[in-house]
Order: sequence, then structure tokens, then C-alpha cells
Amino acid sequence: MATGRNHRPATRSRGIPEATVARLPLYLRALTALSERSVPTVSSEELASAAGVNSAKLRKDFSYLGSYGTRGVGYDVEYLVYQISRELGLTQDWPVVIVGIGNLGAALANYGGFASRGFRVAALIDADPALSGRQVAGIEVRHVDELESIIDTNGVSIGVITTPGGAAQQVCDRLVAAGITSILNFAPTVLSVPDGVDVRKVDLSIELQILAFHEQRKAAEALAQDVPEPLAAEAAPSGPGRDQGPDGDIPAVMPA
Amino acid sequence: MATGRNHRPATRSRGIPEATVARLPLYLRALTALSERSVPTVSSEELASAAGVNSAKLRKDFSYLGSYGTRGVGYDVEYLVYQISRELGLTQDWPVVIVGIGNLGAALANYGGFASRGFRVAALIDADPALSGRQVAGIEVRHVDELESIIDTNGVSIGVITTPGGAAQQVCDRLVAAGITSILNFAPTVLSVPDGVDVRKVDLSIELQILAFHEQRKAAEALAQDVPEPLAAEAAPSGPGRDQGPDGDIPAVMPA
DNA sequence: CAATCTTTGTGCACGCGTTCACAAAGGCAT
DNA sequence: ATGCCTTTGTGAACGCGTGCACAAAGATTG
Ligand SMILES: NC(=O)c1ccc[n+]([C@@H]2O[C@H](COP(=O)([O-])OP(=O)(O)OC[C@H]3O[C@@H](n4cnc5c(N)ncnc54)[C@H](O)[C@@H]3O)[C@@H](O)[C@H]2O)c1
Ligand SMILES: NC(=O)c1ccc[n+]([C@@H]2O[C@H](COP(=O)([O-])OP(=O)(O)OC[C@H]3O[C@@H](n4cnc5c(N)ncnc54)[C@H](O)[C@@H]3O)[C@@H](O)[C@H]2O)c1
Repeated sequence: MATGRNHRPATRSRGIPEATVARLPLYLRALTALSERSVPTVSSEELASAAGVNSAKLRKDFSYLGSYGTRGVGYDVEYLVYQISRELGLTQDWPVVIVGIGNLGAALANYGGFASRGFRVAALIDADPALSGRQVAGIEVRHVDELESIIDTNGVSIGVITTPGGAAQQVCDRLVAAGITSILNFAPTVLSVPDGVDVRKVDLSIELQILAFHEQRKAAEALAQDVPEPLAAEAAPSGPGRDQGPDGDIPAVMPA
Repeated sequence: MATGRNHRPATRSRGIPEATVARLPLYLRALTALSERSVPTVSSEELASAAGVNSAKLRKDFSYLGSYGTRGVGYDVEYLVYQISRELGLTQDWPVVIVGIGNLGAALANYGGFASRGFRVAALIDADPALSGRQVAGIEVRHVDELESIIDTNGVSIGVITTPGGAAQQVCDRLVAAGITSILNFAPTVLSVPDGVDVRKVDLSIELQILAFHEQRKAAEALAQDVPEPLAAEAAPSGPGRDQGPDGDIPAVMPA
């Protein structure tokens, strides 16, 4: 296994590509389902299909973890579940705090799939005094004043932000100052954090806008196929009724 | 091209890179904030900073849309807001249905940021008869039996799935059969859809697992620093602290 | 009008991720 | 043991995305 024999300095030789890391949870989920059905082994083709990826990609991904397969047979499901779990750090318990217990925060707190993978909600935190002491999903909501002590006491390193956007950076700063080094941000805000702190964001609005882009493109394509010449001004099948062609644009909103 | 003479490379707007499309909403959000503060123009440097990206990347992104900047000055905020909105298809109204009005579905229905960008909740749909007729966020929950007629009547092309994982594929199939061509999936399931249907997924569990991976790696590195290792020769300068939220989002648009 | 200053737009190089294609490896039957 | 069949692991090619660096473009000033 001469892994570090490239012309490239092996400063990150142990490094698993980020794209691969992002797919490991997907493989793990598929493998867990197989495990529950007591399937002993699985081929890269089958597993790739279940995970919705290309089989060559899956094999290459696994090759970064080591040679865990058997040629002519496939992969041992249980063994692979363990290896991936270990690689992702799921063999240990990760206490998590959720800050901002509104609509979304409460939904997350109630989410069962949370605890299913070693993530434990250590505390729910909100700035609203009216919420303090209330129970949400069987967990007492604590006031944001206690944020630092809660994190310190429970050794929390992962924080989830579900406050309004305006409060997100401020909450983030406090979390980081208190020792948090990984943040999952649901607020529509670009968080700025010091080096060494990971931030991942989930933004419903952005996802919808990306879908809308492709939706518009599809509609424009369908339209262009029906009408070769850009002259159909009144064609409106159902919802998507565009006012401008995708190409001959440049409307009248010219800047000064 | 009716608007006078403008020397644009034409034949350009055919394909905007997917990575660029995914950043446009980010730019739009930053620009909207500037617009609300009545800032007239903004440089690529300032805007890039606000959006949390590299300025060269931002300029290249905008170059795919056309030459909307003025050298020596920057970009006209209002004009750019309009151009990006148009490119993303936000100048029109997008009716959306949410299927599965539980914890998460209800939170989404209550989410104000939904309507702020041309997305309108056309209907809430659930299989539970006990929910039918109930009001959530001021919108009546309809039974899943009405799914097809609701989509057809309202010309809905975007669907959000917030059912349990076990029901997701089934709901997806019905949505697609009813004419939906864009799906935002919150269930932990790999959806299989025909060509021409876009699927994007949001998965809390996957995000947490990715964070856990890096968290574990950071912990291991901190440990390795205490115990001197002979191969730590060159990795000293800012070695551990490099990974900000790399935004390394893997596009989840899968055709099949 | 010319000089200077600012900032865009992009050519280019590089690295990462994806995919193909196939030799090697192992199981299994004979 | 031998040969055949299946499937892994990976070398190599390719395409996409990123960031550097700079010439061109326009504003601004003298
Ligand atoms: N609800 C959704 O479906 C949804 C979807 C996408 C994004 N988001 C985003 O998630 C965030 C929360 O959304 P929501 O609908 O739950 O909002 P919400 O108003 O229902 O809840 C926000 C909560 O945060 C608390 N809060 C405010 N400032 C705080 C502070 N400084 N410290 C601690 N807590 C504080 C409030 O008391 C409130 O309980 C928003 O940023 C929203 O844009 C929500
Ligand atoms: N709640 C969260 O924070 C969270 C986070 C991440 C992912 N998820 C995922 O989102 C989904 C919903 O989570 P939840 O906590 O809201 O669950 P939930 O059980 O509270 O709600 C699910 C709803 O879907 C409805 N439903 C079930 N089958 C249906 C069908 N065939 N057609 C229409 N409706 C149907 C149920 O009646 C219920 O109202 C789950 O897949 C969950 O894994 C939830």
C-alpha cells in the first residue's frame, strides 16, 4: 500500500476527498437498510444503485478508506457499516445544542432521526424568556444567558443555529467563543468564523431558487420547441408564463 | 435584440455553470440587503465579501450573465438585482405544494421567507384524515387524494416532500405523474425520478455527519500535535485551521 | 485632452472530481 | 490444481471549477 509515493507532497495523504466524505453518510444509510434486512454482502453495483451514485465512484470512494471488499463477491455489509461509522466519527456520542427554538428549531428538536446516529440534543436554547423552562420534545428550553455554561458543562462541539437571520452572527460568535467548532446554520446569513471552525448551511430559499432556475429553463426549452420563432406572446399553458425570451432580453431597466 | 446596439458575445447565455447558478441566490440576497440600504453601486470586492466568496469568482459568475458592471465603478445594485432575479426566474410567481404536514412541513408552511421571493404555498397536503380541513399557517390542509387535482388546477410545478422516508418515493411518483418537474426532498430517501425532473435534497442527518467527520479529524490533529510526530516537518504554518465552511456543496440534482 | 486611478472581464494554469476501462484477485466448479 | 467467472481496485484521461494576474475600459482629475 504505497499511498504516499506520488510526486505530490503527502501533506494530506490521510485526507479523504471532501466529495467522498459528503457521500459516506449516503452509503451508510443504504448499508444500514441492508443490514436491517440481514443482507450479508453487497456488490458495488447494487450499493451504488441504492445510494443513487455511479458504481465506479463508489468503489473509488471506498478505496480511500482501504481495501474492504472481496473481489468476485462484494462488500461485507456489517463490516462496512462499522468502517464508515468509525470514519465519520459516529462511534462516539456527539452532544448538540440548538439555538433558536421557533418553528424550525422545535421541529428539529422533535426530529427522531437526530438521535439515531449518535447525535444527542444536549440543550435547547432561546432568547425569549417566555420559552425558558418550557418543554419542547421533552427537553427543557434554557435561556441564552446559560449558553456558555451549557456548552462547557456538556462538552458540546456542534451547534445548530435556527434563530432569525439578524441574530445568527451574534449567536455564532457566542457559540464559537464558548468552544463550538462546528456549526450547522439554517438562518439565511453568511456567517463569518475564525479558522478551524466548520460551517455548513441549509437554506431552503436557495434550494427553491435553484429549482426555479431549472424550471424556467425547462419551460423556455419546451416553448422554443413548440414555437421555432420567438413570437408567441400569449402562449400560457398553465403556470409558467414567461414575459421575456431567454436570449433577446435586455429590458428597459438601464442604470443611469 | 431590440435595444439598440450592444456588443455582446451573444451565443453566451446558453449554459450557466451549475456552480454559478447555486451562488446566484447568495449574491441576490446580499444585493437585496444593499438595495434596502439604498446603496447605489457596489464593487465586486465588497459584494464578494458580503456573499462570502472570492471576488474573482464573483466577477466570473457575473460574466456568464453578461457585462453588467462598469469598470472603475462597480455594479449597479438595482440593475443587478433585476438581472439575477430574472435569470433565476423570480420575476414570476411559483406555486408550491408541501406534502407531509408534520413537524417539519408545518414549520416550512409557517416560514415567512417562503413568499418573500415569488414562491407561494399553493397547498398543504397530508395523508392523515385528522389533519384535513385543519388550518396550518392560515392555509387549509388538503387530503392527499386531492393531490392531482390541486396540482393541475394551480399549475404547480414545484413540490416539497416532508413525509416520512417510507412514503417519500410513493409521494414523489404521484407528484411526478401529476406534472411536478422539480422536487425538494427533506426525507432521508434517494428518490428515483424520470429524466427531466430535478430533485434537490436537504438532509439534516447528512450535514451533521459531515460535521462530525471534520470534528473528529480536528480532534485527532490536536492530539497529534501534543504527541510529536516525525512527519510534522512542513505542515506547521496554519496547518490545522484552513477549513472554513468551504461551501463544498455537492449538487444533488440526480437524473435517475 | 491627456494622465492617472480604479475596477471589471477574462485568458490561463492548476487541482479536484468523475468516469472509463481493465488487469488483478478471489471464489467456485470440475 | 486448473480454468472460468465475477467483481474489486485503480491508472489514466477528461471536464469542471477556482483563483491568479493583468490588460482593457471607463471614471476622474488636472
Ligand atoms: N421555518 C422554516 O421552515 C425555515 C426554513 C428555512 C430557513 N429558516 C430560517 O430558520 C430560522 C428560524 O426560522 P423559524 O421559522 O423557526 O423562526 P421563528 O421566529 O419561529 O424562531 C426563531 C426563534 O429564535 C429565537 N431567537 C431570536 N433571537 C435569538 C437570540 N439572539 N438568541 C437565541 N434565540 C433567539 C426567537 O425567540 C424564536 O424562538 C430563520 O432564520 C429562518 O429564516 C426557517
Ligand atoms: N423534523 C425535522 O427536523 C426533520 C429534519 C430532517 C429531516 N426530516 C425528515 O422530514 C420528514 C418529516 O419529518 P417530520 O418530523 O415532520 O415527521 P412527522 O411524522 O411529524 O410528519 C410526517 C407527516 O407526513 C404525513 N404523511 C405520511 N405519509 C404520507 C403520505 N403518503 N402522503 C402524505 N402525507 C403523508 C403524516 O401524516 C405526517 O403528518 C421525515 O422524512 C424526516 O426524516 C425531518
